[in-house]
Amino acid sequence: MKRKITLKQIARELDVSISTVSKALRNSEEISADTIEKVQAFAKLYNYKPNNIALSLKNRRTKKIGVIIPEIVHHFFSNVIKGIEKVANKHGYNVIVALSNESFDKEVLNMEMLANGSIDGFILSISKETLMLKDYHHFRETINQGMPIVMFDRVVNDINCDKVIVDDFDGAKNAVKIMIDGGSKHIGIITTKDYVSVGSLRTNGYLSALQLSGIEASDKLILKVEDGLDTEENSDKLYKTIQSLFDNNPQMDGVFAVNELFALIAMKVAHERGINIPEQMQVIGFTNGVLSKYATPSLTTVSQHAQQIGEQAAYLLIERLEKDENLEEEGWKTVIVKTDVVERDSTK
Amino acid sequence: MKRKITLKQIARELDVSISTVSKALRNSEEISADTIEKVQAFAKLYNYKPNNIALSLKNRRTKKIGVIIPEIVHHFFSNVIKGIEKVANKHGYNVIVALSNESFDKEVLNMEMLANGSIDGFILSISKETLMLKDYHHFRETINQGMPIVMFDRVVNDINCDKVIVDDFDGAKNAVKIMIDGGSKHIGIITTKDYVSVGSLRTNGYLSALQLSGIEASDKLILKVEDGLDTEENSDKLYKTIQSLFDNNPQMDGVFAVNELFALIAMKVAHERGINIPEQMQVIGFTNGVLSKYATPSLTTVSQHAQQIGEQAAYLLIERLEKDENLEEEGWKTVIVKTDVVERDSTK
DNA sequence: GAAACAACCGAAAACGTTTTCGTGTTGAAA
DNA sequence: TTTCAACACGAAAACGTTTTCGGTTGTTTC
Repeated sequence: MKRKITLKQIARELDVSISTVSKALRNSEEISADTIEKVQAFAKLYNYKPNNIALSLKNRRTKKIGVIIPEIVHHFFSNVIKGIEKVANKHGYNVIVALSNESFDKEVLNMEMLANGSIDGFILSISKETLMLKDYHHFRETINQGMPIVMFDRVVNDINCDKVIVDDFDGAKNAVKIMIDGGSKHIGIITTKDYVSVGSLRTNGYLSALQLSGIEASDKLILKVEDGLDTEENSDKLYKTIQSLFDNNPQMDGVFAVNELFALIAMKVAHERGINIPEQMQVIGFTNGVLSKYATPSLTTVSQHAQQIGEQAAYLLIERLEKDENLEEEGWKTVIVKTDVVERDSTK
Repeated sequence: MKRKITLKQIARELDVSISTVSKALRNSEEISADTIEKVQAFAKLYNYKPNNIALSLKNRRTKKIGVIIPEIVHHFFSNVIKGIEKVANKHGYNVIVALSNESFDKEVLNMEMLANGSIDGFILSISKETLMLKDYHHFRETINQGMPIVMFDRVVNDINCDKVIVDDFDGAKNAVKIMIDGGSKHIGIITTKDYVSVGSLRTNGYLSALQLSGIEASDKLILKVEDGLDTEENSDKLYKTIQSLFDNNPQMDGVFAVNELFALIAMKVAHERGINIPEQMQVIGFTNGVLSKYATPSLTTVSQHAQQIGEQAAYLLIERLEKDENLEEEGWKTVIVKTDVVERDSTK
């Protein structure tokens, strides 16, 4: 197997020193036009590219941003990454993605793999398992060693770092209000267990909207889906769980789901039972993705402006990376990105 | 900002040499039990972790696999990555993902960023734009410099590397045959432009199935969707294009779509027009993901066993990476992963 | 009492860069 | 002929590791 060509090899071939080659390639004033031309021609011929590893070691910076997300398939995350890349590339940074698959161990492992030199800073959304275990030592250690972290979407308060979140509470509240305005009296919610920060925030928004309209909340109408049920393997269980929500609440005339998948399944169950959407039941989901748009009927959703979230996160991180190290540290910022409700055919 | 602790700092603090620290941490026989204990305690206290960049530079290998995919949101790619990670982790490799967003430039850029030292080898699926431009110089260069590539799904024949593909032709043929058996006479296909290898293979499978059943193909029933229409921004155009397929073929009683999104939209259009699925029109998609499962009605699909594809690709790559460099090169392998049709409610 | 031998540790090279500083060779000015 | 810039280039250090090869002790052996 051939190896990549190095400065040393070029130097030997052309009978000059390594320093000369390096300088010639960077068009240094110190080097004669002749030599520059000779070196550059040779380098081009052999397609020389500087070894990034060596550069990183020397510069003690990689110009790379590590992104860790729990799941790759959600449209939300995909758009966040798009936003991150946009800003990162503009500032000369590259983006590397790693997956936690909602697993604590993989989150720790992937962070360790990237933290030891591969990147300059993290942008991440915490895995469900980590949130459940409440074990945040890996975040603390990373930050302690001087590597900045920006958290988005799923965050925890007791870690000191920059954060980008959406107004989950208000978003949910507004969505539920729309259903109430549309005439729904018995609105169910399909959410996650409370340790998922955004899940509980959205649940609270839902409760607040009910209270504001003088509707009494009922535990029967609140479904907190267990973890792990939203994977492909367990999709049947998830299905059955949602079916039982319908079974327990025959009078239900509205469903607020904290993600697209839950909303879609709810619509499917409704369809099976001959419940007409939106006439007999309104449905709203969180996270505006392709699924919502192309569902039948198309789904009204709370749009999170995922790309904006990514952009904000990247800004925060790069700002911190480029800041003069000697400068006094500023406080940690939390940016809130507003949500919008996108009304489609699943609401009146 | 604090920096990570290094061997040198430990050595200075404990008043021993760098070599001693290094050896002590690896439990070398050469070092006394006392010193080992002292060094390891100190290292643990300060949470020493070796700098991967330095290690990579020294070992000239990173134990990392770079994966480049065109789009992050497809369930297919997500599962391929899962398969890659499974095998990679088993062999002590980590996985880094980068996105081309179907763009030639980003593909080249991301490959260059990773190729110069960050990883040991690539697993990738070619972007549509690259396929259209037929410019493969970046693959050739990468391979020439001794970095192996494994391509999956979207591959090109004239690049010498290992490949993992599915039996697109047969998969499509079987799917269409099922519709024919179900009584469909006028089957439309929603596919991509021909330069997307898998698109044209599936189109040919479709044509072959028709021919086998003595059904004459009609250009009017073949919709080759333009590039870029499957992004979020252009989704309206895509919608209209598919509507026009229905307009042009009022007698159409079956649709074969080369991906989930196309199939979903087709079902939505059918629903709008009061066409009953599967009674009046059968629909089959390619790529078995959550979308298909939770669509209304649930979608019959050709399942690609994405995870298996990922596993195979990782095996091929690691095999080549770990091979003795002096050994004579073996030929390039192409692994074909069989598809299955998963029958659901959109077919009879 | 010298030779042999463990036991323990350090110096230095190497991986591929960039950059600072130094050095030798010009040609021209004095 | 001497002096001195200007010019063109090279040596070496540094980034953080691992590993090879010696080197210095102290102890055993005859």
